[in-house]
Amino acid sequence: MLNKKEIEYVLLTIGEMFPEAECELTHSNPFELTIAVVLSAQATDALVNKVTPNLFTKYKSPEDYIHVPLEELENDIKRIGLFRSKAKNIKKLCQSLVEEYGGEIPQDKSELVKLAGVGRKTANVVASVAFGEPAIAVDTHVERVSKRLGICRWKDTVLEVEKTLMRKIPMEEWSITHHRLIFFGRYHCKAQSPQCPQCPLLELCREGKKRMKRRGLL
DNA sequence: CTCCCGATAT
DNA sequence: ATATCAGGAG
Repeated sequence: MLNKKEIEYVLLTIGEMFPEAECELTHSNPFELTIAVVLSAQATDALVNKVTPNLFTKYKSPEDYIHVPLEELENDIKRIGLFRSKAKNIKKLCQSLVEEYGGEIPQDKSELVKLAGVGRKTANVVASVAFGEPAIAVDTHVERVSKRLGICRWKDTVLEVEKTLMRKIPMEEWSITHHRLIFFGRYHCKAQSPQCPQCPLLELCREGKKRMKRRGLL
């Protein structure tokens, strides 16, 4: 496990690598962002961004999703994976928005997670990106990077990872750091081919060194 | 825990 | 061919 100074060094370094890290899901309001994040489960942002322009042109409001047959919505998002459950969730989500939230996305995380298809991670993204609340959404990248670097333990659940990050990172930096961790994971510390040989954090990364030795590079 | 699932990288 | 992708519901 990294100590306090090492964690500070990690935050500084990824800050230099990805100073402008931000949400890469294209959206122009909280409602579109919520739909995009629901769609992004087990799919790349790039793919979601290919589908949403047409989707957001056709569906402007929760009512638009409610008034279309399920099969038609499924077809509109088919290119993204898990399309049947996502289509069903989006229709339920929009139903709740109209019936219980006046057609608007709620700002409170405890309300967000009540929406169909919205779990803790999605709620954190919406609260943080759409409403500027401090939050750390632990997705596949944040989890992998945190475990590889030794910010948390390998056996930690995603909830434990989130708590650890909130404890070790100043609250004012939660949102930007969260996005930098994602960029670091997405473009550098990648799942399949991590760029260990050219990583500025290799010296303090146990997993990185282990990988390098395994390949005879260290 | 399993299931959902097409697109893309390796 | 297989692993992975801004996970969540049952």
